[in-house]
Amino acid sequence: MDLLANLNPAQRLAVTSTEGPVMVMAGAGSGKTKVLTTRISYIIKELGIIPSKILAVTFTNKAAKEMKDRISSMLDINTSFMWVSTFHSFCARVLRMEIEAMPPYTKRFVIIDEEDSLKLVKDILKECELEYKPKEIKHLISKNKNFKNFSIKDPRLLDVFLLVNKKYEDRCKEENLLDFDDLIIKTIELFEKNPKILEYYQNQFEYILVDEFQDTNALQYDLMAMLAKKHKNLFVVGDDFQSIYSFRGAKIENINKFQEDYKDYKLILLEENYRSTTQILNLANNIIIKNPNQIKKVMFSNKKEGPLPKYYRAMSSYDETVFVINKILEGIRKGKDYKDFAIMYRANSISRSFEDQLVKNKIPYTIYGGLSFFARAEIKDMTAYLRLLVHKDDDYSFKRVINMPKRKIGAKILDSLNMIASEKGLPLYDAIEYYTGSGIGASNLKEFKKVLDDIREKMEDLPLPLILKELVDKTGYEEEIKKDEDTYLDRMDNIKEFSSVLKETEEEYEGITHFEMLENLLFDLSLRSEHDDSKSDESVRLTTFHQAKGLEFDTVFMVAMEESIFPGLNVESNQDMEEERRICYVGITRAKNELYLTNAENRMRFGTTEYMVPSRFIGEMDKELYQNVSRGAKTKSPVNQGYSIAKAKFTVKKEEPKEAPSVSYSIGDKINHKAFGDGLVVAVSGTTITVAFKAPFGVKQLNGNHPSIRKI
DNA sequence: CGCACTAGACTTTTT
DNA sequence: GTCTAGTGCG
Repeated sequence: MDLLANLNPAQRLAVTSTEGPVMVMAGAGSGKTKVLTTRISYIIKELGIIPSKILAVTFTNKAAKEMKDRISSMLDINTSFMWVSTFHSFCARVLRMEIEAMPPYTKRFVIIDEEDSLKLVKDILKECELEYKPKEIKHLISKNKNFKNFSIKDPRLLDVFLLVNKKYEDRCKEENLLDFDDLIIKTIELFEKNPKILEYYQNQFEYILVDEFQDTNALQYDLMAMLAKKHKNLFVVGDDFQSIYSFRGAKIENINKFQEDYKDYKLILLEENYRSTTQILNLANNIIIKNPNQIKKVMFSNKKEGPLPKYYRAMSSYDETVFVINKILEGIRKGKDYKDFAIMYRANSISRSFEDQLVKNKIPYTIYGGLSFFARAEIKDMTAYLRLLVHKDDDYSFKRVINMPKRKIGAKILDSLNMIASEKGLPLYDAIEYYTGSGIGASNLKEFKKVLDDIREKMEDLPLPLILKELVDKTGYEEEIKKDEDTYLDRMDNIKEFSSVLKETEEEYEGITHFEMLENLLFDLSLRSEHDDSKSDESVRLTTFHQAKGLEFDTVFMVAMEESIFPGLNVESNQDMEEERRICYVGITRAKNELYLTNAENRMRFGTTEYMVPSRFIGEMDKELYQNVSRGAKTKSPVNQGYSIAKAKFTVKKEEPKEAPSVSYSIGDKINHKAFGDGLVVAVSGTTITVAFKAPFGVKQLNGNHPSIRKI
């Protein structure tokens, strides 16, 4: 099969420009994943490079998995061993092999998630009798790791930070723990301190590919730059319009940095959109050009025509949900599936009113958010049990489960256990043997060890799911969670789900011992999130704009488009506002065929009903690009009014009075310019038209009456 | 140690 | 308004 057969010229160029630094600006729906996977396949098949010499990093497990799946179907090879992974699991994999070059860490290190890490901070604050908010300090610790120019002004806070930060590091070293940030940092540190190791990996990775480049932070950039230093075959794909994670340290500036660091880089723009209708793209282009600082490209639709996006301003948030649900039911009647619909919002709190209404109408829905599967308490408990089963010296896991279920093992017993452990140089688990106290706690302690020892003994004879079952039964875990009737069934469901993960693991790793299977599985379990997408197969999706990135739906509802929600209240700078606008762009570009923008005049917030002003983003959109279907819309348009709420620090440019241009243009028109070639009209204001030209010209504001322009 | 009450949050969070 | 985490008392 010809790999390049189904690619457009720009995509083909991106696939075949294998040597040297390349940056691809890939707009929404432009076939970015296709380019990435085809490029990898091309390097393997056409250049004859062995797969393990290629490194591809993404941000989500889902993206990594999708890439692997696509490559394996393109080339019919086993991709499970390939270096296609998230930044974090790439680092975990390297560290697993190399971390012992940085004692006292050992290759059995445990990756702790946000919750564990926060708990560690809490413990430290308590120990030091400091009355600070754990979340705040945790945030500082993380910021210090991720932001290079990090500083704290308040000297008291600085002292606290320095102390807690030090203790945090010490504790991590003591207990062999790495948090998410550490994975990246320690890998960089490893490479900096051990040039030989770095050199090994530089040689290893002849070709490096980075997905979602606009979301990389300074450290991730450095890490990739380090690795690419030898071969310089660094290929980055991103979309500056979809940079919406700056609060997580993502640096849109990395795009400029790349251009400066690799002067001979090749820039490729993917501007053809295969996802959305012209009408939806027009709206998307129309909103994103309001960001003055990042006009680089505009998406050209390749697809069919569709209905105009619709705007509905409801009387109340209830009314808004009814509108949305009715549109969904209407669509279903026309033959659409539940999974064709997505309700998107800026903040999770908006989902509730929609959930209620969906339940009432018996519409199946899935909502992502809250805890990911592997972050749930019962899953983390089971994971800790399994860890303790394979590694008796995992004191961290020991402490997690020793009183789960409750075994009446209090501080006293734990203290003396600690004593014994440090005296004899044993892990806490083995110290139980030498514990001599009596009482209910003491006998529970012995029982705890006996149960685990028993299970460990017959581990190789039991299928993995049965090992889990034994744990749930024999430790008394199920009985414990039964006490809370409300959550019992949910939790057992989750454990069953986990059981099927174990089953999959067993099938995946045939031919090794159960012990080794568990060891492999447990290693980076904390880096996994939702493992299963099948639930959402037949349901309406409720999601934040952030979580929707990378997804597409036939019909999208962007709801609660109200000032103070979207854009939110905490928008302080122009940069922040531009990011909000990009979020809006991401939302719009999720839609393939139909798009609804809705908001409500009255919404319950913080206990009271508030009057809500329509989002400025609605006002910024040219009116002919959407249809206002609000009640009474014809007589009085509620949009395009000025914004006067006190909190709004930004004023939208007042529309200049429109004079009729002698040649009239409308958005979506294709024009030709003598100097810039063919372009697409993305906005019209009086005689001034805003036109997007193909690279390298970009978006320009022009006088529509100028003789060098003609309609085509 | 466990439950009941209260204070605080109420933006996004790929790992 | 409503959920959660944390505390304080029995």
